[in-house]
Amino acid sequence: MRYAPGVPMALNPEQQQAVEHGPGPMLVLAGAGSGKTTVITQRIARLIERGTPPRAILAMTFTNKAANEMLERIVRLAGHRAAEATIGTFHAFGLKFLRIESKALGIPDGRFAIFDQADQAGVVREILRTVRGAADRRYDVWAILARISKARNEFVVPDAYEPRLGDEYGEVTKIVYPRYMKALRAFRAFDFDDLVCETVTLLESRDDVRERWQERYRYVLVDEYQDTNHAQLRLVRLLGGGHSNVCVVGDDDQAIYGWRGADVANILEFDQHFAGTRVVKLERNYRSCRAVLEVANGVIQASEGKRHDKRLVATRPDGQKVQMVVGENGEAEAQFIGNESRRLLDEGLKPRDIAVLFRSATQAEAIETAFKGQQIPYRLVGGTQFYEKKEVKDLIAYLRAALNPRDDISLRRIINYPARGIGDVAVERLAQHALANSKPLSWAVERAPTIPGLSPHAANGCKALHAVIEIASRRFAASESPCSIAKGIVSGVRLETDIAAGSGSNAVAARRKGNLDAFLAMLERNDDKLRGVDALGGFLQMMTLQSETDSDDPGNVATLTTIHGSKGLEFDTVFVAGLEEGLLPHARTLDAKASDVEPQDLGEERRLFYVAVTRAMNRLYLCRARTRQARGGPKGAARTPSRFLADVPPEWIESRAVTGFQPASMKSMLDGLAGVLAAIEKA
DNA sequence: CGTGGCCGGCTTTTT
DNA sequence: GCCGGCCACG
Repeated sequence: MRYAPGVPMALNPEQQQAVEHGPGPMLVLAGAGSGKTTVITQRIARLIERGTPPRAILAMTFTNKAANEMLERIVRLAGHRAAEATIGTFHAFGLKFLRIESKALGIPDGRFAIFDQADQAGVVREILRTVRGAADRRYDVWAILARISKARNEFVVPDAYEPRLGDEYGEVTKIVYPRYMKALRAFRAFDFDDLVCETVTLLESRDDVRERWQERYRYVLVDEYQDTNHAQLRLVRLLGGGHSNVCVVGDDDQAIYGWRGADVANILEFDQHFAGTRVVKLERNYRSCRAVLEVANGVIQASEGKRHDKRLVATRPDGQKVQMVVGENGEAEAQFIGNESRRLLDEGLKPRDIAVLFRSATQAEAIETAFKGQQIPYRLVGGTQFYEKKEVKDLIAYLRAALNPRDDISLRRIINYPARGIGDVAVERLAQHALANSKPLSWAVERAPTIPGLSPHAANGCKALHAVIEIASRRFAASESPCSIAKGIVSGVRLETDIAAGSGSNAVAARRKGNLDAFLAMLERNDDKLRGVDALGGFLQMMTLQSETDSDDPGNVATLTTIHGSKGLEFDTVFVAGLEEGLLPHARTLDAKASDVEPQDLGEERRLFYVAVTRAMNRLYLCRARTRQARGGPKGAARTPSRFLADVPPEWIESRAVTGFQPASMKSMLDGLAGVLAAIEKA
């Protein structure tokens, strides 16, 4: 017996308590599938019904998808004016806040860029080039960025940063961190961490600002609270500090973002941060049949770390036993998932009821092949985001450069793309010249002909680049159609010609051009809304925080996603792929590299498995391969089953082995037959 | 000095 | 199978 999302159902007593709770702090410990979203949305609706103005409500989530869904459901429950509530991710809230308060930050017009990871990496790379002795050592910029991010979220300022003893990357970080912060400010850019940390800093340092925002938001709600980090905790405390009407919802068993600085202690010790907290536990599971639930309970009860004591209670029938499937190799595993899905679809299951979950995005490819083979429509969540695709980022870099003359990183990205004769030496010279005059790179590009030592060839290139950007910039200022301006850039620099030439195959070129067109189409759809520098700038800021899959309705298709990406979702049928040591738990967790920030947490891997299992409503398949070709390794390397499978209660399990069968290839057919024979012999 | 071709290492997870 | 870095050529 399941409730349809958004349709009021009879609440159980605990849910009722959480929904009806009045002022004062509350912690809702909501087990997987216990109706958490229902509670949070109904609670907001109830607050509005009782007279709280929607604009006095702030609800923060971790993903845009969760935010969108929450908004949709609240509007359905409480009517259209509910849309005035502030509902979004922590980062989206930070962006909104910083735009409004930008005057206090010294950016009166609110024009700043948001740097994603690729941009951040660019900044660090650039800094490393100038650090003596670092240029030749090929440092992993991600490792440095991870350390900077960790320090910042704990509010360790550059001067106070002290690396752990023997942490070589920490030593480099000590040098890079202060320069990184200076560079961001010089570029008028904020990174993801800034959106939260700068918000906190401003709220802490300015009493008037803090009071204003505290006054505005009389109720603060946080979803997935177990995944908050220190900075986010500070933000919640600041905003809720005045009235303590803070309601957080979460499940410590589903804490899977420790690697990003999330601290489970936040949810374990919530009542220490907010005195007089009421705790409500939701342990009745409405999602999964009992077989799935028993497996989930077995897995999570075996965990060793500290956790809130709770156990999911089944409300649904036993259902079908959980299928434990061993493929002869990775292809066989993927083919099984494809074949079984096809069988279920033929029995009447809808594609959207199926999800395949894996630890790492690299596992998706094999599954994609199998689904294509079975003609099953699917969407791949995660992996490279739309706006991160090179061709899209290139065009965005042109737009950003035209909007923000101080955005050196965007300018560097396109300064010689497509090639226009400005090589590394010329770029260095331009950068030196700009630095010597304390001006941004664009200033040097503009006056290239006057810069000594710059070849006429390079100066010519600068002239061409400057012309394109200047035209775009003027047209933006004149509020012309952003889509036509973007198209002007594309043709002005012959981007499509370069895409055609630079892609290995026609298929790749077509795909890239398709992405570019999709971006232009997106601009066109919003053309009138995006006219003018501020509107387009705001759009680009938001877009950096969005992923492709947040907005589009996927339609009736199966879902392939990482386990991280599956959090908060549910599916009738779930395949978990790659349940092997090295994949889940991931090898990186088993033996850490020198570049890792801190020792990895096996408990988090277990919780990942738990999250994966609890996505399933009716059918769950736990899949692995007996052998698998590791990256560049030997073909038939034997694999060890994931240690977590040992905690799965056997009475709820049914096992089977499968071999690959590819009619297309004689060899694999023979291999498959051999496997079948071997299996028969064994039995 | 710039470009294009070739080689090697690789993102675990995401706002 | 892809991006960033290195080398030889124009």
